[in-house]
Amino acid sequence: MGGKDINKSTEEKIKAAARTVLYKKGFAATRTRDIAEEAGMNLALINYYFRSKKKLFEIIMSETIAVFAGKLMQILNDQATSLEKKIELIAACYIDMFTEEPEMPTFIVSEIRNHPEAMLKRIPVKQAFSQSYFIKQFELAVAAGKVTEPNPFHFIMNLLGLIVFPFIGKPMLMASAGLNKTQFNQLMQERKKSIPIWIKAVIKAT
Amino acid sequence: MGGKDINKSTEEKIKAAARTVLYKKGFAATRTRDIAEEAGMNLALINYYFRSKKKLFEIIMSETIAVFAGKLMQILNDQATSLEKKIELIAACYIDMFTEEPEMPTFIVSEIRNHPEAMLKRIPVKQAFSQSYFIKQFELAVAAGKVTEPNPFHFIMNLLGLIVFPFIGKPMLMASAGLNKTQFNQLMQERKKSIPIWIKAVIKAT
DNA sequence: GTCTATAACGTGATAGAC
DNA sequence: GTCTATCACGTTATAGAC
Repeated sequence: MGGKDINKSTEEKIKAAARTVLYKKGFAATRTRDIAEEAGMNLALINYYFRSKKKLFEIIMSETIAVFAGKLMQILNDQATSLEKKIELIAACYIDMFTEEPEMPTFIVSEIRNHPEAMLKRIPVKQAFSQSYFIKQFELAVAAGKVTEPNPFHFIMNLLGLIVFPFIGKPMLMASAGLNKTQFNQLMQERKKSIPIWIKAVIKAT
Repeated sequence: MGGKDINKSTEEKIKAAARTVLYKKGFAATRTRDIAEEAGMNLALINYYFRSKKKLFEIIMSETIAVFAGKLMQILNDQATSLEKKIELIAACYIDMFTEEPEMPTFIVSEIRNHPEAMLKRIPVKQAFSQSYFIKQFELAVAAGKVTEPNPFHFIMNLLGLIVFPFIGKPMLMASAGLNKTQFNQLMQERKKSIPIWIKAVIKAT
């Protein structure tokens, strides 16, 4: 099983390298050679372990969406947390995730554009969202008059927009404000606290 | 000059086709053959008029950024409009722009990721923003105690996030809410009015 | 499992006729 | 200016030695 362990290890090395390169350059712009070089391995091993560039990409893509959407659904469906707490948890969770993997959001939106089937088939997004515990809580809050914007779709767009957009627009924003990486990350940390406050203002302002 | 007119026309046809295909697929994934087919013209004409795929791309990219950033700067620098009016104008302008060109925002963020030099060189974003009339107005509002979030950078991130993110996340959002194109556009139109209201709530909530 | 060498293919670009 | 035919190159993928 020493052999097995080494196999597993090289396979994981290739996947990790693929993730790094694909996140940064996207499917069409990355060459299998880039992945092999990043992994410090021979080009032929990629086809040996993953059959093709496309198969490897689909694995990375699937796992990425699973992490991204899974974490969101997990928080939205937690019956032990309030609506307010859910907002805080989502902001903190995604700001940490994207601070560690800054290329992930742009990778997701770019590749979903180029391969819409790849995600629509994989996850029953619609049911997962409309049947979530969050929706029940939100409707209750609307009925109780605590929320003046009654559309949960606007709510989730606004929340995700406030969280995700700075990471997607990072190059533009950093350039226009003259920020370095540390300053940018500092600002994102501040947003963990301010986004929940803003969202509460937003859902009462309509 | 009949000849000249025809030339101009084919050149413009190629540019229009290139814009369509590039917006949808990005630089790396589009083939010059795709552009030729979209334009209903011969492959060789692309090189005849634009020398190379890259040159053609750079023209499209430049014009796109010029339109996108130019419109924003124009509104931010207008000395005749109040801060509140500027928010309304920006929301209305970009929601209309992206409703007509839905692939534009994702094109911009994807290609800036892949060619960061291409934009950073082209426009002095930093000075344009920090020296804009908007910044003066914003600082005045802060000094007058009208705005409790004193960081204009957060302000612009939030505004752009609320406007742009729904268009970037469109495939995900449409799938998770089960919307068709008309319903989506309807929601975006609603946001022309609600975003300014939300932003006012946001800048007073911190 | 890992390497080298190479096949098979797609794509950007051009030469040259019209 | 526009077309057809083709070159030149880079890239994915595989065959076969080790």
